Amino acid sequence: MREEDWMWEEQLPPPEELMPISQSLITPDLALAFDIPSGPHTPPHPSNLSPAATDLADSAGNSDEPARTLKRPRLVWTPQLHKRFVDAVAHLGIKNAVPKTIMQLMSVDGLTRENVASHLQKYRLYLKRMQSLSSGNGAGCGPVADAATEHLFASSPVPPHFLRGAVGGSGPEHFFPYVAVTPAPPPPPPHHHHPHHNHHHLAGPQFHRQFGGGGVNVGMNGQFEHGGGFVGRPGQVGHPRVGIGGMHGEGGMPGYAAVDDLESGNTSGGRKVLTLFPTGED
DNA sequence: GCCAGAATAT
DNA sequence: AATATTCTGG
Repeated sequence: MREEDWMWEEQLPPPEELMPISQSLITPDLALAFDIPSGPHTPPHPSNLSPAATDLADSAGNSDEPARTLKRPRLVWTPQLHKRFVDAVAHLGIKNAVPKTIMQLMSVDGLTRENVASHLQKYRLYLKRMQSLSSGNGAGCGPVADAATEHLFASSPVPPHFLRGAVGGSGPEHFFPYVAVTPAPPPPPPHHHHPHHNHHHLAGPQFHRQFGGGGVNVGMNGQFEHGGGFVGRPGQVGHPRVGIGGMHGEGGMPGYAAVDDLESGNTSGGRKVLTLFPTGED
């Protein structure tokens, strides 16, 4: 119980309804094992959580501990999440692609600005490297993917126009700032669509814990088509009722049934990490 | 004081 | 290596 072994305590307590779309993405076992099933959306209050979750999270057995100022588990950027991230960035345009906005557009609850910021930082490095790579070469060098060069990032198609340069000069980059920073966004008119972009909806997020040290590990798939994406609502997840209508437990995509115990490089006994994954098509 | 971004730290 | 946290500057 050293580093990250605390659980969500409190974050966004919207007394609104929950839309637990715990699709068949989670193995029943897993779900039951942790309590993800259909409640824990938006972790309401620290003192409100199911005992299961609570004691599961703290091996120390403290429920009345410094409820505030606790650390959240490390976020695991699953390919799905990353895709969402990329989509958001792509649609925002480099200009508006700042952590806060991205976070809002992603609409993944539990995601913090810092999470996104950190990821964004790395993503930018990735882009940068990739640019220099694609620029500098042009002959002789292998096409892409040199193992060590890409891992997660490789799983999502990098948007065509991710320029790194002065964008504000004369070219009003593009797209619409669909960013509404209203704490109380009314009903999100699902019919608003920009005449320029593809559309697919992003579904509601879900939680999942992933254990290290001989634990569970969601299989990462993620490498599919990219179509762009449209993100729904800023602020708070209301009713992510979209997306998931595409591929329910049909033979097409088993989702995350795979429970690989791939523990590479994880020398830290038991670390619990959080994996939020949006259900959506990809 | 908030936020973005780089620099560190774990 | 992947995320997190801290440090700077705006």
